[in-house]
Amino acid sequence: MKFNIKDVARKAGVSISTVSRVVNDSKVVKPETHEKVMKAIEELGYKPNAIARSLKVKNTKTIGILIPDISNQFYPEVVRGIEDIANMYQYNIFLCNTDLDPEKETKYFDILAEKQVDGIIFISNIVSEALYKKFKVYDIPVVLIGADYEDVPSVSIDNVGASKSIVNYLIKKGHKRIATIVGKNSDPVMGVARLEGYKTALREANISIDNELIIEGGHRYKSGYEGAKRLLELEEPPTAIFATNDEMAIGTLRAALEQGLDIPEDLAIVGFDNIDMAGKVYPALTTVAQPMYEMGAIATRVLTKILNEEELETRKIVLNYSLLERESS
Amino acid sequence: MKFNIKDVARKAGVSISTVSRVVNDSKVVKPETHEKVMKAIEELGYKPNAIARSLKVKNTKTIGILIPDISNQFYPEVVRGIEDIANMYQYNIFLCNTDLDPEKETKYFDILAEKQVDGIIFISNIVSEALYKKFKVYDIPVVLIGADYEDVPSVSIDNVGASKSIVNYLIKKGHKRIATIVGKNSDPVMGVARLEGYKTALREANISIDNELIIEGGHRYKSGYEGAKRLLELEEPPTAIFATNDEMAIGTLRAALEQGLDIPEDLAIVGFDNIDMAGKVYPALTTVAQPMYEMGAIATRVLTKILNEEELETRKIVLNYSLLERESS
DNA sequence: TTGTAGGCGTTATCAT
DNA sequence: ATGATAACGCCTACAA
Repeated sequence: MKFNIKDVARKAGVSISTVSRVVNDSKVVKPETHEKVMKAIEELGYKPNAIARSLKVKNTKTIGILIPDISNQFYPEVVRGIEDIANMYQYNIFLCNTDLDPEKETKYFDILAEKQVDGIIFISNIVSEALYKKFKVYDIPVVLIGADYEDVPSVSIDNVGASKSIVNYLIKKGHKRIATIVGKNSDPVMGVARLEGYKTALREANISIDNELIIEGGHRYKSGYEGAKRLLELEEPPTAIFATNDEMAIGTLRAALEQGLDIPEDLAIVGFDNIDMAGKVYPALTTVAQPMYEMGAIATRVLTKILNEEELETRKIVLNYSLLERESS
Repeated sequence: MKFNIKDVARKAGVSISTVSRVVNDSKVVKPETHEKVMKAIEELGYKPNAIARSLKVKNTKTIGILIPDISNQFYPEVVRGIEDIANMYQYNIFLCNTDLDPEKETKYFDILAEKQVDGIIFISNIVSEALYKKFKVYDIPVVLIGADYEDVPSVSIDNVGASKSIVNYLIKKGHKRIATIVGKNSDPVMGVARLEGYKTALREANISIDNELIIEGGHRYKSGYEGAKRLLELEEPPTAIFATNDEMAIGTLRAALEQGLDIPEDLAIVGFDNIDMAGKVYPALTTVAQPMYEMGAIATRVLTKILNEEELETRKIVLNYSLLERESS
């Protein structure tokens, strides 16, 4: 027994337009009629059909979010930020895991477009030419998190600066032999920007760059663990390791601890991101924090502004990172 | 430039019914016409409007998921399981964070109903009477994860048995003074079932239950940390602590490590859930694993069966837990 | 203040 | 094999 606006109208003895008016509380309706209608709505347990409404008003009050993988520790926090703000503005969110796979990205994008989402939040390191074209063709508003591309609004942090700053911190602590475990070089963030920050910091401190100390990991715990083991086997091992994300840093931590090293006396370890786990391991991880919740929240706010056709002060928002000195360094 | 079926029809010189037929690839359409239409679709970049379609066919190919908090380590994995299977059956998911707040739960439920989701997956410890009534009134298919209520299909594990089994394991290891940090007693899972398992195991082993060794925590890291500190200050501290979830166990780990205890020699620590982090801390946590991904995947499979009106073998699915012996015990 | 009627983009029934 | 046409449930001029 699902009732529609017609049933309510009949029951209340008014026309469907009147019912529609009270549902969308237009102020023109007479109090008594309002009451009559409300009573009918109550009694029938009527709920408006948002699909039908959407077809008419041409918006769905839903936004799609494309995320690499919700089970990766970094993302839940940003999704939470997105959902909180979306909810505040009466939007619901479609969650899609892309695994950073371009095919999945386009596939999901098409589906979201067909489902008429009002906007999309896209989280990735890279936006492909093909996808960018789709943004344009369907002209559905998109905001990027963590990446930056052409004229697409985005929110991110200064990865070069952040990684430079944490390496600087290590240098100030007196370290000279500083290793890093970076992402694949196809990854513009963990493989390029953060590596560049590392190199710049070293260069500016007149420390020569030793390629032996630069390990290409990936982004998971295991890469960190294995990378660290290799580093620790060097004739002249590093006194500090900068893993370009926390998960790898935690893998590094284990490698060091297994060898009985004292952290941070024998080896300093620092990460990047400040995932939830970073502060909970022992010793707690020094890291440069990305404001993950805020990134989600702000990106969503930007999107709602676009949807409301409000003015945007900036299309490119760069958030501040912050250095969290804890126990591992 | 958004085109609709009419535009395609005009461009291809056929009727809209024909276009509809090729879009939904009905086999009755002549190859040449098919081609003509496809060409028009290509050229216009036409995408069918799923909203309009839904209005007509009365299903939306979307399912809603009500989850306490995606940023809590336990849930991302189950959400991933849900999304993978949902995607496989061509559904998209609406993600809603309820914070276990009954008001939010009902509010989201109403919204999802208005948006005409085909089904809902509800993750919680408790289902309130009020919400249950809504399930019935709107008669929209719901499947529960982690809880069990009346005739609602559900997937969960045997919490009593699981916690009993891990405490048994501790007993077999020779522990006699075993403490536990449980959830609030309003929490049927972490506050009741898992506590009951603990007590039963002790009772069956003829170990008297010492209330001093039962601490009401909560479910977060901090509760575990603080609970453990209290326990460790006892005149006669425990030799083993069973935290009823991993996050608290990791808090316990820190408390012990800070005091310079050797794990597991001086103190054994075990958790519950097997969240991602459990295997990555050092020492790695012994825990009883809930198959989180599977719980999500199976619940979704059950839901799709209901939606396809396939027969359900069981409405109540109880998954197996497994004991993961690692380094902390 | 209220009602009538057309239309949103599809699908599906019934002719042709 | 194809085309007209009436829904689906709602909103919104426009009319009364």
